[in-house]
Amino acid sequence: MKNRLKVARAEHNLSQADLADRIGVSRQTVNSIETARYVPSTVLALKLAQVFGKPVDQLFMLEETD
Amino acid sequence: MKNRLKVARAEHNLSQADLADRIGVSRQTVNSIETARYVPSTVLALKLAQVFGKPVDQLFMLEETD
DNA sequence: TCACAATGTCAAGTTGATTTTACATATATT
DNA sequence: AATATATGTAAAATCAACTTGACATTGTGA
Repeated sequence: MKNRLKVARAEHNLSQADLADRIGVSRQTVNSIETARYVPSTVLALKLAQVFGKPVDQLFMLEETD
Repeated sequence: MKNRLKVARAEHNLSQADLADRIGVSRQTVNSIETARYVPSTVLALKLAQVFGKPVDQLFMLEETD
């Protein structure tokens, strides 16, 4: 699964730590999701979508390997 | 988190087992997600959205408790 | 009534998401 | 040079997702 978190974060001028605070997880979790080490839960995906004002599908996209 | 899987499944006339096959998980997993015992991964949410031709946000919705 | 499909749920086990703590590095600011 | 901010990553622990297998219930058709 790909994601556009880094770009969305840049658009909103948020650090990984800022974003982590906003969605109630650790900074490392945000970093791990962003670098695609972890697949987040749907609750986290929805919270991220809420923060960025974009639908989940515009933040996370399936790949062939999924 | 709430979900509209049961309705979407009815609209597409799919059993829980059918749906499970389509997204590559066990029948019990579909049942557990539908009855909100488990929060699915974002990959599963995207696959469900794909099967039903609806965005993730129309299948899963945050609640105050999330 | 007898099968059968669909659903709900439980228990035990494995894997993976998330946390905390910690360290390293790069960049910018003073 | 020193301090601070942002990022990347690693190890160990915890908890939740997901699996398999199994059993019970409900509704439906033969």
